[in-house]
Amino acid sequence: MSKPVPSKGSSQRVTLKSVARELSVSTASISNAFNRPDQLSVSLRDRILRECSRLGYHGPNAAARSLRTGATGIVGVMLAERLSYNFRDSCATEFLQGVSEVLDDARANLLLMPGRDDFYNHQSLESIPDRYIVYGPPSDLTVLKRLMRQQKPVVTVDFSLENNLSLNVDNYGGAKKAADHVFGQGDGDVVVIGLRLNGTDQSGHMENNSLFNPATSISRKRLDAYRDSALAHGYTLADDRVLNTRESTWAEGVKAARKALAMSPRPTALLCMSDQLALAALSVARDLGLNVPADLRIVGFDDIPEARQIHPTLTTVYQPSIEKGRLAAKMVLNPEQHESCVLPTHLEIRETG
Amino acid sequence: MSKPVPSKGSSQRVTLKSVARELSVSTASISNAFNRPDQLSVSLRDRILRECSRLGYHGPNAAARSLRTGATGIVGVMLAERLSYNFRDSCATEFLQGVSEVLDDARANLLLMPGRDDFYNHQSLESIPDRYIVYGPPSDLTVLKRLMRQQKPVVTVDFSLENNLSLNVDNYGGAKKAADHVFGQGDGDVVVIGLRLNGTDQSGHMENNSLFNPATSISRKRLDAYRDSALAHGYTLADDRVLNTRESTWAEGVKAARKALAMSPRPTALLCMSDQLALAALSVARDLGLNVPADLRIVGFDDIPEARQIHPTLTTVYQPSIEKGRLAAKMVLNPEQHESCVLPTHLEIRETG
DNA sequence: TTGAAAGCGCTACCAT
DNA sequence: ATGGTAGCGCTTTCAA
Repeated sequence: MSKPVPSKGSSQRVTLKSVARELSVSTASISNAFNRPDQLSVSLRDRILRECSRLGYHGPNAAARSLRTGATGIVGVMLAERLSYNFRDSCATEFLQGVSEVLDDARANLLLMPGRDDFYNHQSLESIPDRYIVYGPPSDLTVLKRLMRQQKPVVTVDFSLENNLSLNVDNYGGAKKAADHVFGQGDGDVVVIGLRLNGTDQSGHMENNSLFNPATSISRKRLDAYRDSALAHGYTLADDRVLNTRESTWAEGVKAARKALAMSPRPTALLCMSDQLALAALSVARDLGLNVPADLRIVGFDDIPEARQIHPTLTTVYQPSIEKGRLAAKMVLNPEQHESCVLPTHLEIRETG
Repeated sequence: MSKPVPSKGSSQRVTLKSVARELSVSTASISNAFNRPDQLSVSLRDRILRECSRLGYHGPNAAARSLRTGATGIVGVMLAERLSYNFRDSCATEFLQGVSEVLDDARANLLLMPGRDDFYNHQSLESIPDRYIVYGPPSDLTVLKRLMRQQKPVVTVDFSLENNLSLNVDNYGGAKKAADHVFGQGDGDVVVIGLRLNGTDQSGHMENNSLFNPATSISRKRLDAYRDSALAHGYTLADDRVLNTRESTWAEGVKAARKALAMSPRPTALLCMSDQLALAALSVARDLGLNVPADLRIVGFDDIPEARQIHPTLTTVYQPSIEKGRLAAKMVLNPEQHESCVLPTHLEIRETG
């Protein structure tokens, strides 16, 4: 498909070889002109570059070069799920914004890859990028394995892998502060609206990698913090007061919030694992005629821009999404100069709680 | 860099050739097992696929395959400018969301490419994708030329190119309705906050392509509509009442709005070429103690989500950004079944005007 | 139904 | 300083 139709006459495909012939120099010199300036005289190089530009040769074909050297200048961002989700979720979008700022400066390009094996119909696309940012545990662990086999620099974000650079935020600490804030006001009737508490599809699990399991997922850490806080304040968080959602979306949030607010006794506070979920809950509460925060307090997580734009403004845990993206990109471009790290989070107390 | 370190013993790179040797079949059979099921017996194919999976061979190396066939399953989205801008602009993000929804379904991948020549240090990255969506006129026309030379399916969005599929929205119509709404209420003191009215960098302009010029840019069409509307209502839009911005960002919007509101006579209405600019203007007006819409009416363009979330809600022209993305992707995946088209826009009258 | 072999465009080694 | 050339991993004719 789209096989370059050998077009009429002159307009043949212009390759390194064809310009070499045209200029009567060796292919090696053309290659060197682009890649190793020190290997030829300034004058020859100048002439080659000028002529190439005139002939419409803008540098070595990326696929061929990649085949030979393994380098393309492309950074792959492996996403946890499908592509489209990441353009709907503010947190992901901010992360990608941070990544792309740094890639822009580095003149690198960005290949977005879904984290699901069945999205690659028998193609080893993973060979294209030079380096990888893995944003959240891929829903399909097979693709992670394929990726690791490439022996290319990898930075994992929001989860960790043995022997790999990782970048996390302080999920436990942030969630703890949020829960302390709620429980500390003598409020024990709390329901948690959790996110992907089931963990990922474990079908293709990483052998020998105990680090990669639900117990270390960001949601699990947040839940642990909620639980610890409850205990510390003399409450308990019963299992039936912890709701789960599959995705941080409006629809999932609405469903969970309805369920939560139909419970009896009706909770007087909602600890939500994302702002998106909290925003949906806020809307449900409003529909139910509940006064927030008087009747119901709502606390989110992430601090997406909407959190401070909505009324009442959302109390939430701030995490530095853009900075996380920037740092992930810097780390993967320069692995030797970085170490795994955990970024701080903090509580933003606003109107909903 | 990151040259696969020949690792200790067993864990050699697994290629088509190596599995062929391992299974004692020809490389052709392996290739056929993945690409042309009809070329071998079901039993052999099954065995090959099973063994490949066991050996960790997940399909042909994308770079090598691309070199041979020209196909990678990657769709390139060439952006007007750098990458990061597109994660900051709601309009762009929604567009990309639409694109990625369709690419997800088609199991295609997404390579994001900046529209600036100097972002490709001598690399012909354009050879990687199979097809292209060009989102807005690239700020560097050289990259467009390189792209066209690939002879691959191309869909241009928000601008047109001779002999190419294009997708536009009705900029003139939408802007006309917005201006009619403003001028129709007897309001002649209007200032326009324009966007990239200078057109793109014309340094590497497309020869013989009169279509590609500022006169057909979306901003120009909107401005024409504003002007025509003014005239139709017995007003004129003087040149000094048309301000320009380089980017649709908060900062640019603030700068322009300050300038606009410092004019005398102070305008009583602002026609903004994007919601982002309008939102910034709204903020400036508020800082100046102006009552919107009593003292100053503000009308935007795009209808991004924030337009209806802010207070007062923003009167603006709706354009179907997500749908535009979806359609662009469908068009490029299936060029024969589509024709260039123009999507409708309409005025959303809200509180600011 | 299967296999042998040419060559996609390029780089890097080795000669000169 | 420049050129010749093998081979990266794969697909695809052609022959068996």
